[in-house]
Order: sequence, then C-alpha cells, then structure tokens
Amino acid sequence: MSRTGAIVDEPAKPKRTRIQRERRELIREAALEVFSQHGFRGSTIDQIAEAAGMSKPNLLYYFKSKEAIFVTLIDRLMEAWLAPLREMNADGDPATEIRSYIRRKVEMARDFPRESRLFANEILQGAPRIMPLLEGELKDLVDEKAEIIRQWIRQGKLREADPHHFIFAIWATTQHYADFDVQVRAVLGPEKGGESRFEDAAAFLEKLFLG
Amino acid sequence: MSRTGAIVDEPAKPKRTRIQRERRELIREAALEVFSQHGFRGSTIDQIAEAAGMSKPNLLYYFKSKEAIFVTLIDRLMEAWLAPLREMNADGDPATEIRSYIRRKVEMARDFPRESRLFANEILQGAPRIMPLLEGELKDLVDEKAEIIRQWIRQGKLREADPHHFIFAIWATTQHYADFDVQVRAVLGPEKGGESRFEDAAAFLEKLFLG
DNA sequence: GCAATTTTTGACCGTTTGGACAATCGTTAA
DNA sequence: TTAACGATTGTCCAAACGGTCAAAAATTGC
Repeated sequence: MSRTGAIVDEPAKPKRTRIQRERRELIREAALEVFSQHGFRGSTIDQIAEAAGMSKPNLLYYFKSKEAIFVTLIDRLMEAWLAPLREMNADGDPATEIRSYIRRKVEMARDFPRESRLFANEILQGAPRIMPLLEGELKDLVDEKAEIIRQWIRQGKLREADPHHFIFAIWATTQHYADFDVQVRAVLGPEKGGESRFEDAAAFLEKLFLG
Repeated sequence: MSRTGAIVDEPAKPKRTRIQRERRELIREAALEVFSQHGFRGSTIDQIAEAAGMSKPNLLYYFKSKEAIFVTLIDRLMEAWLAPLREMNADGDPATEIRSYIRRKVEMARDFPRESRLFANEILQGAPRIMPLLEGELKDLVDEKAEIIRQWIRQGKLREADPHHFIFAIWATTQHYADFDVQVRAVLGPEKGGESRFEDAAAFLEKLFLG
C-alpha cells in the first residue's frame, strides 16, 4: 500500500545507471542473435554471455534468468510487430494503404529477420508467453482493421475477400521471406536468390493482393 | 566391396522383426508429437519415451540416438511434403491444377499440423539436416513446376506473376494455418475460429491465387 | 520343454546447464 | 583519502540430460 506499491512482477524502481542501460541493451542484442538461431531451449546462457562479451555471472547480474531476457525481447518485439498494421489508415486510399503495409512488412522481413524468427519460434511452440496478448491486443487490432478492409470492399475499392484471411495471407507471405529464408535462397539459387529477392517479393505480393 | 557394401550410414541389413517395426513406428509417432511441440533441442529422450509408453533405455534399443529418431522423421516428412507439388500436371487445366494443389496443402495443414511444425522448426534453425535436399531435389522440383506455370501464364491461362514467388506464396499461406495455428485461432476468436477456418481459408486462397 | 534370441529395465556415468554466492575489482562522490 | 556502492568473476552446486551396460524377463524356434 505504501512505498513498494506493486505486488506484481516488474521492479517498482528500475532506476538504471548508464552502464546498466548499456549492458542490458548489449545483452538483448546478443540474446536476439542466439535465441533466433537456436530457440529458447536450444540457447544457453553461456552462449549469450559469450556473444555479449561477458561472463555468465555478469550477465545474470543484469538479468535474473534466461527467461527474463527472453521476456524483455518478446515485449519489445511485439511493439514493433504491431506498428505497421496500426498505421493502416481508414481515411487513406485503400490500394495505397495496403501497398504500404505490404512494403513495410517485406522491409521488416529483410531488415529484422531475427526478430521475425524469434516470433515465429514462440508461436510455433504454442505461444506460451504471449497468448494473452494474442487474444487481447492483437485480436482487437486485427478486428478493427478487418472492419476497415470490409468497408473498403463494400465501397468496391478492393476485391471481395474475407478480411481476416486477407490479413493472415499478408502476414504469412511477407514473414515467409524471413522465417524460411534458407529455403527461399536454396530454391531460388545463387542467381535469383541475391539481395533482389526482397524487391521481387514485394512486387509480386503487391500484384497478388491488389492486382 | 563384398557383403556389407555400404561404407555410408544406414544399416546394411535392417531385417526388422514384427515387434521392431511396430515399436519403431510407435516411437516415431511419439517423437513427432514431442519434437513438433518443443523442437529438437527442447525435447528430451525421456519425454519421447514416456509418450511412447516405454523406458528410455528401451527406446534407445530401437533408435541409437535422439538424432537418429529425428532423422527418420525428417526423411518421411520430406516425401509427404513434396508429393502434392509433384502431382501438379502440365497437361491438366491450369486453374484446376492450382486449385487442387491449394486444397491439398490446406488439407495437410489441417490433418498434419505436427509434421508442418516439425518442418518449419527445422527450416527456422537454418535447415542443418536437410540443406542438401533443399538445394537439390526441392530446387529441381520447384524449377520444373515453375516452368510449367510460366507456360500457363504465357498461354494466358493464369495471371502474370513470378512463378517461384507464386509457389512460395502458396506454401506460406497454406502452412500458416498449421504453423501459426494458435495465433490464427486467437485472432479469429471462438466464433470464427471453429473447425470451419480451414474451409474458409481454402475458399479465400482459391480466390486470391486464381480470382 | 528348452536353448537361443530378442526385448526390457534399473542402475549408473560423464557432461551440460541454469543459477547461487562470496570475494574481488572499479568507480564515484564526499 | 576513503567509505559506499556498482560491476565483475571464479567457484561451486543440484538438476537434467544423452547415452551405456549388464542383467533380467519375455519371446521365439526347435
């Protein structure tokens, strides 16, 4: 009731020093690298510590457990993940809005593949840590945007289609280029698999969803 | 040179008894359940053994290591995985062939989600065990079918689009309903997330790719 | 029925892992 | 200068893990 206030989890007074902020960020970066490659269970604290250039006990001085690192990563990730969809504007031109959304998602697949894989891994394992978020914030956001798309369709500005599955299809196709990158590159081969593959994908997807 | 013949891996003479065949199949089923939920590193031999209703040493009597179980699973999986694409027939009606392919892939997402997740997991981790297959057999198959699609497009039977990315898009969207199932159900909610979601998805995807 | 073979298990082993701890080292501010 | 506090590390531990082994139990072939 008095000073501490919070019976719940997070530290009541983070009050981080400069070094703490820097080191925690350094650890997050290293952990992202390791977790996205090996998954949660497949990664060890030692690996993360080495990638961050510090000893294991030192890392555990900044994060009290492996789980704690993972959770802060997921938290940050979800923010960035929802942002592009949030920006879809009901008052904008439908084709332009959809096109922008696709472009941003492809750019994210290109520029933040580790984040995408981390997210995919979490969902694959049954989303044990973010289930409430999926059923709450995410569902609400999708429902809201689906309604916008439904109106665009009603106005004849977009092709007839189920808005929810429309959004799923954009997610699936764009994230595919991050999550299944090795397969994409293996199949395209050295010639077509160069860095142009993201531009090719974006062009293809625009046509697919708007053409 | 003489009797053994194979310098390579697999046992020259499997010569399995009835019990061995049954038990090995039982173990594969249990391993599929466990691996697809927790990934390779996240699964333990004990978990698999318990799921198969036997002791750990007993399981190791049938498969010499955890890795060995995983490998036979992947092998079987890849066969089933390539089959639908193999069936795409150059002499058939393009729309019908694509429609059938999409339907089969959606059915596989519905009926074999564990296999899909196992595969996704392997690719996510960089496909350490199936890279040669991706660059060889898979690439060849995709190139062959892409050529067929290219001709269909040239004949005006399909919309203009890059055949490789066209195939990727079908993979991504259909497998999404297996790999990201928890997210799909969370977003659709109890009403729309019932078992009809696969039929809805199939209908949506047909329109998307052929409409 | 019995010997040979296959199947099953309890006990065990070395290694890896997440994490705790106390001691040390560095920094800072009075 | 020094006391207080922040940062770092070597050492250690208990649990979990993959896998072995010898011996027991069950099955099979005669």
